[in-house]
This record gives sequence, C-alpha cells and structure tokens, in this order.
Amino acid sequence: MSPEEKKRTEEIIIGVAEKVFIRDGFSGTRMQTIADEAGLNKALLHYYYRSKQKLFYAVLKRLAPKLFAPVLGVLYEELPFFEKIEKFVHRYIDEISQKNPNLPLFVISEMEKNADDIIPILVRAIDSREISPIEIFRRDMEREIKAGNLREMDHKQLFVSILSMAIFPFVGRPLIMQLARFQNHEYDLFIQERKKFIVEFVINSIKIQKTGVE
Amino acid sequence: MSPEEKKRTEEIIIGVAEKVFIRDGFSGTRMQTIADEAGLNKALLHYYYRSKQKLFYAVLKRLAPKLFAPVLGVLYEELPFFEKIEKFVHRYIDEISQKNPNLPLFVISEMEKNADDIIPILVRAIDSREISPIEIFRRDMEREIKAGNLREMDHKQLFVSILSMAIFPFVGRPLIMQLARFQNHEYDLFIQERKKFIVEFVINSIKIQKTGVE
DNA sequence: GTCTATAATGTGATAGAC
DNA sequence: GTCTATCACATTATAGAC
Repeated sequence: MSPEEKKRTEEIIIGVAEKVFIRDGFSGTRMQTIADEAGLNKALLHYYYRSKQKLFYAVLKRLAPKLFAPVLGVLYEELPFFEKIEKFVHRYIDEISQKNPNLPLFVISEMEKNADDIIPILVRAIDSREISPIEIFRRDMEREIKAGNLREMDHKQLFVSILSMAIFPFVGRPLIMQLARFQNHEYDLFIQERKKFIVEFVINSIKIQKTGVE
Repeated sequence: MSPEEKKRTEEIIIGVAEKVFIRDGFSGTRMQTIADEAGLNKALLHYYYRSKQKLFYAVLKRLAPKLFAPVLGVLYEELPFFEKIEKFVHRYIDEISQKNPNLPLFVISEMEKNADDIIPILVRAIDSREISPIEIFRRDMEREIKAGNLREMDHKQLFVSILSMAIFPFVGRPLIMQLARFQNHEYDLFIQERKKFIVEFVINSIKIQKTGVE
C-alpha cells in the first residue's frame, strides 16, 4: 500500500478516536467502538498507536493547539479593552459552537481525573507565549483603571467571570436545560443570543460612566 | 448479626459508593474500589444492591434531594430580589465547598452521558414544587423592572449568568488554575472571596441607580 | 498494512462455605 | 450477613496469515 494510504489510515483512526473520546470520555471509550466507526479493525489501532493510552495522548496532543490558541490569541491583539472582551466572548462561543460543543466538558473531565499526565500536554498549548494570557489581561485592566474607564477590581475574579459565563452554558447544558426549562431546539438560539448579552452584562458592570458634568 | 449492623453495612457501602462514584464517574468506578475503601468484599455490594447500575441509582436517589433543595429553596423565600441573589450565591458556594467540590462536575458529566436514565431521578428533586424555580425568578424580575429598580433583560440569560459564575469555578477548577495561574492553596481563598465579588458584579450590572435629580 | 483468531487481563456478578 | 473462590463476559493487546 502506498505511503499516502498509510498516512490516510493513521489520520482516519486519530480523527475518529478524537470524536469518540470527546463523546464517551477515556474510560467510557472502547477500542472496538473506534474501530467500528472508522470501518477498520481493532488490530490496526494497536498497529499504529500501540495502546489505548498512547492513542488518547496522541489525540490530546493534536487537539491542544486547536483548543486554546484561537481564543487566547485574542487577548494578545492590540485592541481597546472593551472591544477585546467583546471579541473574546464572540470568538469563544463561535469556535465551540462550530467545532464541538462537548469539547469543554471533555477537557475539564479528563484534566480532573488524570491531572498529572494530561495537564503538561495541554499546558504547552496555553503557555506558548512569553507573557501569560492572564498577565496580559491584568495589564490591560490596570491601564483602563488608570485612565478612569474601569472600576477597580480583582483581575482574576473578572477573568474567571467572563470565562464562566461563556463556557458554562456548554459544559452545564443538561443541568441548565432542566433548571431553566429549555426545549432542545431553543438552546442553540439561547447560546447565540448569549454573546451579546454577556458583553453588555460585563461592560455595564465594570465600566465607569463618564457624565457630562464634573 | 443484629439488624443495626446490617443497616450499618448497607449505609457504609452506599456512603463509600457515593464518594467513589463522584470521584471516578460511573464508568471509571470499579466495584472492587468501593469494596476496598469500605473495608468489605465485593460480594457484599452485590448482596445489598445486586448490580453496579442499581447501586449507582441508589446513590443518585439519596443524593438528589441534598443536591438542589437547599440552594433552590432560597428562590422561594420572601426576600427582596437583590438580597435573594446574594443569599443564593452565598448558599450555593458554601454548600458545595463544605459538601463536595466535585459534585457539580459529577452531576453534569453523568447527566450528559446517560440523560434518559438519570435526569428523571434528578428532576423529581428539582421540580418538587408547584411553580418552577425559573418561573419564580422571572416573576421577581418582572416586579423589580416595574418598580424601576432593574434594567430590562432576558430572565434566563441572567439566571444562567449567575449560575455560571457560581458553579463554573468548581467544575472548571483544573482549567482555571492553569489559565489564571493559581497555586493549589490560593484557590480556596479565591472561591471564598468570589461570593462577594459575584454579588457586587451582578447587582452593579443590573441595578438602575436612582439619582437625586429627576 | 490489514486482516482473523486468540491470548491475557480486567471486571461485574454468583455459588457456596461459614 | 459475610467471606473466599470462581464464573462469565468484556476489553485491551498480540500473534500470525495474507
């Protein structure tokens, strides 16, 4: 078989594995399931990736850059602070909606269960730059506070709040749907409208309104 | 053996099972693990609960009332709206901090993976009252908007925002710790300070400031 | 490289002695 | 009720033919 077809099989496997791992979690995933959905046999999975663990780590390594870079990248752009928040929220929700709404829950679950092995793999993707995202965020805030545009507040609390409001609707979907009485078809629209809501909600809370009078 | 000791064994098993299931998830849990941590043997688990599935559901049923009632109950109290939000946030964070910080992620993960079986068990705990929590919340908001204390906004968006800010720090702990560069010992303090932050953050965003002049 | 067959191990569940 | 021993089956992993 040609090298191209070899490459192709390897890619098919890891692509299907990604889908199944994200859907079922590590311990919930069966090698047989991956083989079936890929239209191949189990032995090939081991031929290319040796073990379930190694296949899983291969999936994670491939996933990591796609996971954080597009979103965290926004923080490094040269933008006015409030516009940066807006772009960050929109980018995050758009990315996850299109790519895979189950991604955040998958990443969090596996980080929790197997922290020592998984976090190092993911961290390389987060910490690819010299200055950390949270430090960039802190400096932005400091500048705006000095300029009198922003209330003083803890930068980590604000950062986590924005993150929470954007991510949790994906992670907590089944819980939210029950508590807030959503029908299945309503939820996607809710998420789309949420982009605008979050930005308004946040800016309204943190911005210092400049009045005409002194 | 006396009926009391019988009762005691049964209770030990379900107590340990709760701990292990919450920690490892359903598919990650081994009956052997539960037996070991309970200081008993596997056969006893089956003697009392027949199967892993049935033990899991027994755990869920026992857990459900403790899970939602204390927090959602706040929504039904006769309180000014802003005080209700404050009490809700404090109650939620205090409850989870004391009880088990892994509870939210556990509930969400299992709801996601096995919706049809699990949601009915949990819903009984959520929907124990005639009027749903979200409907109570909506009416409270409507009243405040008419009174001129509150900006007009979608009640579900606000509800989910408050929920997100309170729950996500527990669910997304490993992710947040990486992104915001927390040390282990800092995080508990961060969560405690978060109660006050969320309340201020929310009220500052939604409240209509009444000025002296007209 | 890909397959079938099978080994090796893990895991839920049960039988039967005490 | 509680234990040890064991079954039955699922699942990861490998051997070997093509």
